[in-house]
Amino acid sequence: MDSAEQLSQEANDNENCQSSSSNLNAAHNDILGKIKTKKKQIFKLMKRQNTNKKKCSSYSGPTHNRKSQNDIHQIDIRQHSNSILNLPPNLSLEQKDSSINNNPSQNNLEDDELFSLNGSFCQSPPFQHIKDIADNIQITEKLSDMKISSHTPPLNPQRQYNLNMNPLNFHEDDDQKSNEDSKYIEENYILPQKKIKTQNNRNYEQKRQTQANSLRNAYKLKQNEEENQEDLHNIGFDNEFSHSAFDTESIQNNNIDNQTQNQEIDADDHEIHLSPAANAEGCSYAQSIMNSHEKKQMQQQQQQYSRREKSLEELSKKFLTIFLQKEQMLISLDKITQQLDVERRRIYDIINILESLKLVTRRGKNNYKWNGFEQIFDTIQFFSTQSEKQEVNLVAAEQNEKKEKSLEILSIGFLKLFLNYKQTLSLEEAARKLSPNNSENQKIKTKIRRLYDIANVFKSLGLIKKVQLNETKKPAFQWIGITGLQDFYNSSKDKEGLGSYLELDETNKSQKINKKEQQIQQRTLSNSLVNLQNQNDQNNTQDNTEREIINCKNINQLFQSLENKNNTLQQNLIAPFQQEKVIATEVADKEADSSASKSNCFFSNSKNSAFKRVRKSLSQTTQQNAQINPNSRLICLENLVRNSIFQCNQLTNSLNMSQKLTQLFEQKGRPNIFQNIVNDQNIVNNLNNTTENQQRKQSIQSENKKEYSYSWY
DNA sequence: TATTCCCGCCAAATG
DNA sequence: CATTTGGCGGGAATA
Repeated sequence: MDSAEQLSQEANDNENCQSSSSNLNAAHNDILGKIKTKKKQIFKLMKRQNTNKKKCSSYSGPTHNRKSQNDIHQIDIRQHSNSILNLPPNLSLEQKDSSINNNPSQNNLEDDELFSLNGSFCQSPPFQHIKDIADNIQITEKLSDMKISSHTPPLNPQRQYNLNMNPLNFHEDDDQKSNEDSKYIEENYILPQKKIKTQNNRNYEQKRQTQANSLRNAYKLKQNEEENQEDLHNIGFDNEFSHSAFDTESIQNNNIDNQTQNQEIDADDHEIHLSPAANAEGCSYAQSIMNSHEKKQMQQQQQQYSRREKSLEELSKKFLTIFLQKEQMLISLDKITQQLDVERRRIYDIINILESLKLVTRRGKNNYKWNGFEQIFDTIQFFSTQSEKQEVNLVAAEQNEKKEKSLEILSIGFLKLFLNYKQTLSLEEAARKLSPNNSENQKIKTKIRRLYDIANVFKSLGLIKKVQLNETKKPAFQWIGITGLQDFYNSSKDKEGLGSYLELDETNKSQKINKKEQQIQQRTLSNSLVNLQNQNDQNNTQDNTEREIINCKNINQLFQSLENKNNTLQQNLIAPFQQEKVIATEVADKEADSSASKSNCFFSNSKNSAFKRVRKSLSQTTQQNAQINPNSRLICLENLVRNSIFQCNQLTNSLNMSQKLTQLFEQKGRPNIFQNIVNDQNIVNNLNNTTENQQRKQSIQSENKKEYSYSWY
């Protein structure tokens, strides 16, 4: 097993363990009992059918789809457990449960046997690890799967079956006859199954969708006719029950009474039996109908297929929202696919493009790494440094040797065009620029398609926007760049991630935090304040700096001074907030107040790394600047300044946080240690404003880029 | 109609 | 080999 995979697996396990709690356990036990009852029923049926454990093939749907289905219902389990299990609402069954539970050894026996009876059960006996709800869902899924694959092999018409045989010994029944059976099954069931399998894979997802839709439509019709006459249980339960493989009578009719007929079990069985996903969707839909009429309308709107909803832009936004706040972490494709409930192929599209921005790196099969959002600034700077055409080809050639990832390369090329060629591009123009001159029309067309994909992801990041070229003429895309990134970052910051995701290296993180705390103790608050004041004074000389920028003949000097400025900025500004962080930790310990813990998280995550990155990119820029042309230098500078502003904004945010903390302290009657900082907020505000001015002037410069670029030498 | 771009087949890569 | 990854173009949704 791949080590990374193992890691993620472990993390996953941890997550699961943590999420279990006592009241979940109650629900868990409840479900467990029901499952056991179901299993008992199934067991009986299977005994009757004389199913041979080895001949029974497991379900043949596409594996990744199936996997994702397995986890989908984690959220809904408590609401839908009844319907997923196809249990009637009256729980007379619980009596049986209790009797089963009172005899554990017998239970185990039954479980084992049951698992060995059906291929899909064999894969992983879920009862092995009773951890939490999630496991239950897997079990129920598998029960449902079995319902789907109730494709039990056909009975051999040549043979007389003893329906009253002792079920526990049925597999030892009669060796010769068993062999006959197996041959029969092999020829009439397994081989045809294989043929069907391929096509079945293809159609499975589609069928699942159709099922879900038709089910919902059915509900809708019913609703229209009968207007609130029914309650949730009737809808949810009756419909499913009619399809249920657990309906003992129907099974007996099908498989036992008609046993002499030559039964054909084909792939269309999939259509008859509802997939678990369809069940759940149907159920939730039914529930919403019952709740209110307003919801009904909303649901109808939702049901209308909308291309927008599924667009790459939306998807990419969702994807990014999950990871935006995180520092480095592992991404498991399976998980993310399931979380976003989307086809795998689409995730690849997004990941490939994000890879070109170096936000994501491939670590191995099924395993990617998120590099942190700040990484994108480095990337943009990096590519704005490279000159236009030759290097595009060079990079393309380099990467061609390793792998052909056209989407990634194309994305890089697109990015470079924006950075080095034009701020506004039509896709066709871009496509032609990015292909060899002897361009066939068909190739260009394809390239444009891909550029649309890329543009969508860029759009979701706020890097570009769509504009009309030359007044209602051809559409085109305009570069927004880091400003857009900021907006995107700020707007989706509030949304938080869609949910927890497996974290990378928790232990390392906390160690780092401890080190930082030690460092903090060396700095005193007053020192920091003094430095902050100094910093403010320095910024009064900003006009000078600006003159420097415009008149500067020696670009190296300029970068050097900028870097120095930023170094001091980092040293002086970060200290007070680190101080603040310690306090926040204390509060979190003592009060366990939500805002306090939030701020704690905030500080530990983004602040330090943000500054680290500013530094890093600064030094990079300085190193590279010997080789770059004046035009690029300007862009670098612009990026640099904007980058700083981005960090400044983050600082302002943290100041707001500190204000909140202050209020908290006052409420609790604690001494307010960093009152001074808050009072001095105007210092930082000034700082912010001046930098903003700088930015404004800077962007004016860049608009007139060409004129200025001549004066650089 | 033109633009946009989702969908998913299937081949190549990977382990 | 099974699975994962990614190229690619048809043709449907949208403006």
